[in-house]
Amino acid sequence: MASSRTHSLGTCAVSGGVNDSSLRQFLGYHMKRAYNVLRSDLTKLLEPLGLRITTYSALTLIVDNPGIRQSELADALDIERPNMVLILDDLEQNGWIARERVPTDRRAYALTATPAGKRLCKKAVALDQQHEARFLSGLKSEDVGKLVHALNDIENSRSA
Amino acid sequence: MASSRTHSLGTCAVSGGVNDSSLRQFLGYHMKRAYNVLRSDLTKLLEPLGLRITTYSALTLIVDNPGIRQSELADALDIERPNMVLILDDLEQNGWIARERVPTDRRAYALTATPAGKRLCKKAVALDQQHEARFLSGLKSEDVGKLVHALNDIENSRSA
DNA sequence: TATTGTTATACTCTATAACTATA
DNA sequence: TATAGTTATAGAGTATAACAATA
Repeated sequence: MASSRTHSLGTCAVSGGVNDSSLRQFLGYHMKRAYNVLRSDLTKLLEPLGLRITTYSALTLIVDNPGIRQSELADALDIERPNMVLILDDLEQNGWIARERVPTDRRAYALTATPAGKRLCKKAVALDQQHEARFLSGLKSEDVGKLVHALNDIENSRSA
Repeated sequence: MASSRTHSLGTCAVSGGVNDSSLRQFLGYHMKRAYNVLRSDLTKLLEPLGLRITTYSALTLIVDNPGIRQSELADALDIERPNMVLILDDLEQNGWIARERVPTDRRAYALTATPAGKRLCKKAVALDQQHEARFLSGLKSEDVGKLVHALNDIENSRSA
């Protein structure tokens, strides 16, 4: 909330004087606002490391899945293949990952993190965990679990 | 999840074979994915009405707060003023809202919804509520409340 | 001086069509 | 013919600086 005139209205804090009685029912509204807060904060956190949220997510998954292919990575991160290319170009040009031809399928690239990429990933993950702990400090640990579970439910409703 | 090879891994469903053990701890990762699902779905839902998510949110808030000023609206929706201008241009050019000079402060505009704008808003809200109910059908109503509460906590951690 | 709305601009993320080289 | 990666491009959201009119 950009305004300093913020107060609590039921479970929802709104800017002073604004009647958001209808918006309060909408999950999408709360999701967007909460994600915006996390996003802008994480963006600033990663910036000094030379990472964006997209390159950070990709790097983390490559570190944990050495040899993963671009299309698998795009699938796992829910990013279109054409957009994946530029993200990986960024990581490769910084020397954090390598693209290697798969001998058994010369169309594909196997992705691996370089030692520098692994070090950077470790550093970024540590920062991210501190960052998230701050946002979740107001919640009981039981409720954090429920939150993640609920988010997964929503995510997996797509195909339904 | 774009892949059809989706299975459950603990509380988290991932694409076949991908090890996301580190990502699973990150709230931001789940928030992004869940919000992306809601966003892309809601975008398609509103498109036939001539609304985008941003114009829809603004219209809803104007209907509920007749006479609200642009800067107040931008504040409430957490949108920068320059971006608010184009959103309101869209709504105004479609005849759904009106900008009227405030007599007591001739710098400001008071925003009101036209009858057509009110009718459209009602229609869009009904669609949105159906849409969200689908995503939340897997959750106990008690957990929906906790989800919204947790999202608000996160949103309001920004200034902390 | 400060604020409201505005213009211009730029960057990121997202999405689609079409190409190439391999299978 | 289908798939992996790529190129080009376009749309939408977001962010900052600077301006005119008004307070």
